[in-house]
Amino acid sequence: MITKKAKYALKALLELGADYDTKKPVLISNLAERGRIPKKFLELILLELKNKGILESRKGKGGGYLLAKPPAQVMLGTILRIIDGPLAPLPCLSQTAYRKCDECQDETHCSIRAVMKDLHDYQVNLLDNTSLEGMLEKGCAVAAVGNYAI
Amino acid sequence: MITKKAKYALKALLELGADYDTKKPVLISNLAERGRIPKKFLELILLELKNKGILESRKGKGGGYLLAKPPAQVMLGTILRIIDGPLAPLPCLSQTAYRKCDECQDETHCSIRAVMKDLHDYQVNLLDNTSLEGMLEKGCAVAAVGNYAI
DNA sequence: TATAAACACTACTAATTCTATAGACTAAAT
DNA sequence: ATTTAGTCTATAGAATTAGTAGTGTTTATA
Repeated sequence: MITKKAKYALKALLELGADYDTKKPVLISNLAERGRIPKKFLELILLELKNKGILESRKGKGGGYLLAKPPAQVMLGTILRIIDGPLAPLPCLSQTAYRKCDECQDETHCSIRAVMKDLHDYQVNLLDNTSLEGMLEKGCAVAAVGNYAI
Repeated sequence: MITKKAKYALKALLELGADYDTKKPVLISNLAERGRIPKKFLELILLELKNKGILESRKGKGGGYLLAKPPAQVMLGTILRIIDGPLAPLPCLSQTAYRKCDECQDETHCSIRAVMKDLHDYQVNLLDNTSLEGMLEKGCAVAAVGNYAI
């Protein structure tokens, strides 16, 4: 399961992706309301995404958040790694955060690892090739549903 | 990431799978030692697997645990669901434990759900079609590695 | 240049899950 | 009887999750 935090992040990013062309910052309160996300919690999430270079922000009146890059260049995998940590089902499979499994002796012959590697490869390939734009194209902007009615 | 508990369960089951033909029960202590698993923790895990019908046990001298079914009929997906819960990355994708996402209005148009469904389908298909036997065939018995040398 | 609007940052907390450990109990074999 | 081995319940520390609170800092603009 992905965390609620990650889902909140994605919802907010999809909203920002949909608004990208306007080049205008969107208020946290706005994103929180549209996505039904606790505002204070969302603040933390957006701040983290900003510090990781995904978002830009402007303070003061007329401020808010915007995507730092076009939605086609923001990958789902990147976001999930930032918010939920490594994608790998086993530490010994992670490329971004490799760690030997505590009790494992021989990685190359581990049959658990073999199956999980199959899974992981598919997963990484999918998530690192799916952009916010791609998501916005199929299915409408998730977050928008329910606010702008049927 | 799968939990340590799940990895412990799989290691023990793979050992039991490898020993299946002997029809002789294997001691918890034995499994614990071979897999470098805390014994008391493993007890709980095996008990749970027994209560779910995956294992059989015998008490008293000459007792221990054995697979309740041939290794070819014990699926990885089944084990992971028992130990770690639903496989689905989103509650609204789980077939065994469906739950509407808290803030979601329209599942059918949710673009997060759409990507995750792709992932989930692949995952379920892989894990529900991989048996202990299948795992034992490729890669040697994981757990055995390191105990029976090279 | 005051002031209001927004984000930035730190700290705290409640609840849950993960990873165990302890100890008493029960059943089977000899 | 006694030993062997699984069964079951309770407890506990650490980590993670999902927030909340409150103060600080920056910017626009009246």
